[in-house]
Amino acid sequence: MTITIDMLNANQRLAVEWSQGPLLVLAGPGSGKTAVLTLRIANLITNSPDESFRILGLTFTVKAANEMQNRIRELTGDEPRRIKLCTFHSFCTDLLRQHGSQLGLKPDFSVITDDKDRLAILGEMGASGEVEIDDPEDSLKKIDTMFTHGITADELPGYFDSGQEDTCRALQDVFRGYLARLVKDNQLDFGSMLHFTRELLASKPRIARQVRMVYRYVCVDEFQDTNLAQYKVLRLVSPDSSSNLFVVADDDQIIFQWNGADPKRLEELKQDYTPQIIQLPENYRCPAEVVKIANQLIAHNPGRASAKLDGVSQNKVDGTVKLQEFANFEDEVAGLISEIEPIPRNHRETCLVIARSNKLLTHVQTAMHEKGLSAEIVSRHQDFVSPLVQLMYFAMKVANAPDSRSLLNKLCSAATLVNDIIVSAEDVSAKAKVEDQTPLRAFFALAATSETLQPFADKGKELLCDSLEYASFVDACFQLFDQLNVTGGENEAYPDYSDDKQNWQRIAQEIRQSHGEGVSLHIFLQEMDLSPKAKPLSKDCVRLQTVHTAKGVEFDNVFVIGLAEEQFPTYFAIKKGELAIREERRNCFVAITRSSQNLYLSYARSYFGWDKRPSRFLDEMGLLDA
DNA sequence: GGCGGGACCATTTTT
DNA sequence: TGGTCCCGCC
Repeated sequence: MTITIDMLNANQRLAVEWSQGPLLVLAGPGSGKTAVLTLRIANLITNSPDESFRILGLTFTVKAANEMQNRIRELTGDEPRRIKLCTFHSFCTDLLRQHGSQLGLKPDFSVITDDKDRLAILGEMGASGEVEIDDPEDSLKKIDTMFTHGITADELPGYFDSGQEDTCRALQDVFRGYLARLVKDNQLDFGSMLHFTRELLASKPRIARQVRMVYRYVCVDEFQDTNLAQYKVLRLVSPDSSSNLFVVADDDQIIFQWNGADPKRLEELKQDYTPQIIQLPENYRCPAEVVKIANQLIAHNPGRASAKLDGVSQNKVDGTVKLQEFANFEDEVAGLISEIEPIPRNHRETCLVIARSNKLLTHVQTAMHEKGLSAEIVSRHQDFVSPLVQLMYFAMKVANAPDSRSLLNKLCSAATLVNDIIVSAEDVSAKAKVEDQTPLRAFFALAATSETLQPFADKGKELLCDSLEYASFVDACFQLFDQLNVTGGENEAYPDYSDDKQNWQRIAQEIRQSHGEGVSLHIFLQEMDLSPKAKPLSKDCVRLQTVHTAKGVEFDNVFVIGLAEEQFPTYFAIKKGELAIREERRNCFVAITRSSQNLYLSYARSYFGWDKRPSRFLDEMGLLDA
């Protein structure tokens, strides 16, 4: 159903029709914030047919950006030319591909997504002696802290006490050296994208001015998730209280604090922009019973956005809230299963089991499978898992980043999985060196000696090395792979191949839609890398998710398990103290507000042999008597 | 055989 | 914060 402007309540309409200056929309769970955001963007476009400015909509996940993109397409027809809806990171890559040459970047840099590759860089830096690194993992951690807080090497001394000058200088050297390496190798990681974008906009006022002129309206979804680095970039795009900055946030849903999100950010926003504030307290998702306990729970968090109203339920469905206690975790899982079993198979997709940790979910899944129930742990990001698709993908990646040792390793392991003979990265490198050719060419030459891989290797040499026609290479690969996947029997030779192929073709289609048919290889790979590769789940499959991955979703039947002290809130949070407990409380708030009808809560007196008390949150929700 | 003490385990994950 | 087990020592 498409939501139109006449279906909105007064506050929502006020937000949608907001035109000038900064606005903060405080939107609770199920308050229709995405509808408000998309309608406002559509509204701005339709009301300014003669203008040429563009609207920038920033999100944190690719999924959120895609969803909004689709909704806006429904509202405005296919007119996305004046709208740029993307993640913070994608905004940064685009900007850096366009203007990064000013900082010495090439427009065709590739994107590192694997921490192992980043560790390898630090390891090489240490080994070559250019800087002193004795613990690459520790260095990486420190670099990431600097990245998430948007700290530059020059700013670093401000974070060290006097007497620590040497430690500080050492970290400065590592940080500068690491960035220089990325530039030299023509590849960026997520943190450096934000770093360089900030540097670009701060040091090149002409470019900053141009960006501000093009994007006269900026909208940010889930603002509470911004870390300091992202906020610093945002401040350069929308500099002051005269900017048309439209921000949607819920400070009760800050659950990525370990990733740089912070309740302070909302305070900073208020100080820096003095925005008007509109509250959307109406909750159209959860039944009254759920809203009631959610309010009682979150009321225990002090210092929430001032005068934030209590959520008011607008969902007239009769929901149920049920709490169960068990002697131990095994019983708790059995109880959960007996709750789900009576639900007809083709309705099981309405069931979402939420736990604080993956550990509990793994046990639930095993128990459900033993009982013949279909259940899947849903994680947001997945990589291609079938060796065939990996083989094709990594070959393309090596074509794009010929000197990457780790990509070559991955390509060779994929080849080994498909092949009957072992293709080793050492052999490939040695051959490349001796014959003075690229590693990819050497790889294809070696792979061609295998009967299975020979057609693949020939196509690769022709379409990735002799010429660069990666689209034809993909077509040729799928033709070959389809044959390799047939065993003669019922089963596929490569069980995950079909899912991977489906994901690939769907994403490739999306990329062509937003970037055009002739999209270059590095952009294609970047988008392919960052797109979520969700496994399609059947109607009889119960979804199992951690609180963090469940953020933003909505299910009729929600089961929150493991509501015991030291599980939820976690042992770590209890040890860390009050601030961490507040984040756990928000976690719990997010978990229970996923329910649009029934909410089932449970805890056990004992987990893995350890006695536990019921979670304090149950008490705070008013569900425990005395 | 009885004891004291230490080890065990311990979260979330996008881009 | 927990219960339990195992080791070493007396």
